[in-house]
Amino acid sequence: MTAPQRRNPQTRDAILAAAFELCHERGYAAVTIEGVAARAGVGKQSIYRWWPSKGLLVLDAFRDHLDPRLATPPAADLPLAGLPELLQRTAALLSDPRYGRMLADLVAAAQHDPALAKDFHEKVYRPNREGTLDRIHRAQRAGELRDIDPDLVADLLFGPLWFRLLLMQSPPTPEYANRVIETTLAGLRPA
Amino acid sequence: MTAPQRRNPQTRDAILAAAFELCHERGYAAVTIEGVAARAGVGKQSIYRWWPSKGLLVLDAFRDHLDPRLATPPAADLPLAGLPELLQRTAALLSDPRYGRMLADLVAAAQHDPALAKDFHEKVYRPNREGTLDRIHRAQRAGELRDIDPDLVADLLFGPLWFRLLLMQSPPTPEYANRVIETTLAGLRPA
Amino acid sequence: MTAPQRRNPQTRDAILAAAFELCHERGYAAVTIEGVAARAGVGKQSIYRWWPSKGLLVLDAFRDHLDPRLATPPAADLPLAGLPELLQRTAALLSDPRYGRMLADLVAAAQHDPALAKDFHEKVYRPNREGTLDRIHRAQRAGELRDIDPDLVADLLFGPLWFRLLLMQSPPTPEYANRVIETTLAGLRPA
Amino acid sequence: MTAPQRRNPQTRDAILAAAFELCHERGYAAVTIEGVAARAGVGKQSIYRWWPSKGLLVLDAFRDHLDPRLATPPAADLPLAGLPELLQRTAALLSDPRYGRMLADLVAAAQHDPALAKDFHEKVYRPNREGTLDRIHRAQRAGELRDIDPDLVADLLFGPLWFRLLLMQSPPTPEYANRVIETTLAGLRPA
DNA sequence: CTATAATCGAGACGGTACGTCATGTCTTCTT
DNA sequence: AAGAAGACATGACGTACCGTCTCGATTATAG
Repeated sequence: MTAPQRRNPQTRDAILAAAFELCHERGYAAVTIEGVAARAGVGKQSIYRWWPSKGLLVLDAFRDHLDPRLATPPAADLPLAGLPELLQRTAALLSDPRYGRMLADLVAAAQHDPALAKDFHEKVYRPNREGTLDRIHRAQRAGELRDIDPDLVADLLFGPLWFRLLLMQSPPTPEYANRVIETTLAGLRPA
Repeated sequence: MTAPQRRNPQTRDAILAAAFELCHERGYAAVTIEGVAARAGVGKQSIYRWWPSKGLLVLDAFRDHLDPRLATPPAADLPLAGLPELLQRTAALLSDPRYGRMLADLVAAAQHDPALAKDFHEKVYRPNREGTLDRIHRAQRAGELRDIDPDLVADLLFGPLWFRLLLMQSPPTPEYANRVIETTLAGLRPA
Repeated sequence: MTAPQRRNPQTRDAILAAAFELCHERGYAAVTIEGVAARAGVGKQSIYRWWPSKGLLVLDAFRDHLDPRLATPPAADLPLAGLPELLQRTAALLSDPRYGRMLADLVAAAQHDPALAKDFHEKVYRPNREGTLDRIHRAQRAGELRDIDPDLVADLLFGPLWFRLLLMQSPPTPEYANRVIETTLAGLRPA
Repeated sequence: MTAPQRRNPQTRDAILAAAFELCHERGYAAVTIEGVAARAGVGKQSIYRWWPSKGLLVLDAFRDHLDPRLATPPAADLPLAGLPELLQRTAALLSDPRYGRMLADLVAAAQHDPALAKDFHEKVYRPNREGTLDRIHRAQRAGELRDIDPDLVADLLFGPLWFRLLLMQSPPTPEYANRVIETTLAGLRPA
């Protein structure tokens, strides 16, 4: 038993870059394994060897280009454990022309691709969700939030942002994120 | 000189039924014009003659089977102009195994199909949205809601429901809808 | 039940012509369904719709271009029922640069393609064989040949021609065919 | 300056055995360098290092398993210098289920592989041919055969055998070989 | 008794072609 | 006309092998 040739990182990078660029220039629907292979100067097999589907490839390409932005900023000792900042950053990402459409398309593709859905959850959704829940906990312990199921709180805050991205023509701005959090904090009932 | 034959309603119905059933049994991604034609016992041309794309066909099939459920119930003189009931009905629809997935798939497909997006907006989204805004107005005039941009209010209420349908594994239940409206009304700030 | 669109003869001809030309210019091994489709300006499916394999396609292309030459000339009342002429024509065909190689390649491909073997037999081999056996019969009845199993006689006459085509570098010339028939008639035993 | 490691005979044998067996079980067309490597438990490179093509590999595998049978038996002082025996042995080989098909496939492959054709000629065809010509010479000198071009004589005797192997469904039996030689000796002309 | 260099297994890689599927357009014939 | 049937050019799918390449591990002399 001897060691085989290892995965070539240049190939990997060329593929991810090509996927990302194509997704950008022509949109997710126009991304094609053949197109990615051609643009990356790579055989199709080299894609299928490492990624089982277009969806997971684009997801990886997305994450490869985004890592720093996805990192949740420190909870610090900001008011509300930094929840307002987090919400604004999310809105900025969703409305960023480079990433918003791609995220929307990935979420869309995940609707009929369980493997993609699973990966999206584990690699993108869950990490962010956990950071969010942690912040909510801190804010609750600090007495800044009512003692409600943090999962519900997270939904109330982030649901409207995704709603605008996916169902309306206009993705959410940071300003919109502010109005969401302020209104949610205060409630809808008249004083 | 004879009159041209008009559109055959049986053909139309067979196509819509086939599309709906296929979408159900195998999922939106597996719906195919050829498959619909075969199942409906119809020539492909008879589909292309009347629908420009798979997305719009499925949307029509969906609406054909759903019309009564989509009709917004009367605002009546329920508390909050019936907003809680509306939210529950929506949650019930989104979590209905027959319609939830299909709606999610349609919204997903609309992400990269402008024509479908347009139609979905005009035929599904806007009518419901207008009913919602109307209710919010009434509730505000009745002094049951603060005087905030009704669009924002609508987002805050419905965003979480779609968020659960599209981004989480579990679609929203009517019970969940209740918690959303109650919490939103009261706000997150501790008493 | 209505009538579908019929097979388009122009498509058929373009495919056969492309196959024949490619087989010529680059040899049978280099003939490719994709190549034929490209050269014929045709979709691959249009080839697969009508031919199950490359071998049968090339065989058809061959026959399409050859029909007149394959037609056995009349037995007439030539000596030996025209067997010498038939043998010469065969040799001429096998050594014709346009058809010899192609025939050799088809026979070769038939070695591991039962469907091709079957078709080759029915469409090429058998018709010629039957003509040959008929001539042998006539010659026997005319007292010009001994009364031996005509199948064996046919093998003795044609075997050497194919032997030269398939196993030696040099295909048989009509002159060679003459020597074969003369020697076979006279036998190898010294006088 | 040190001596390189020599070729490993176990590897060589494993490859030839795998090639031979695969060619048997699935037929020449299904033999694949990758398949041979897998079956032999060998890297592909170890095949490409020593054989330039599938054809030459299979030819080697064939010869490796056959050598004794291919050796022409001694001309002895049998009648006709043992030509009848040689013809029967050849027929037996061509109709042997283990070797006939393989030989046919090799001859077939040689039609569009000059390197294979060359090797087949030098290693298989020519040695046998020379033995045959030698026998014919002896028989002629012994006055048992007419004084005709020995090459033609060889063609007349062996052509029919290969004809049956390559163009008809049934390979030649030793009994058939007998009829060939007897009839050829006597000639086709009536007495 | 090392040092070195070819052999070997494994398998990644850029390619080419495979045979299949669905697209949207077209043509044909039937009602 | 509208409709069922399906041929057609197109283009992507995912797979199979090709022949080349790189990667350690493994010998087997030549120094």
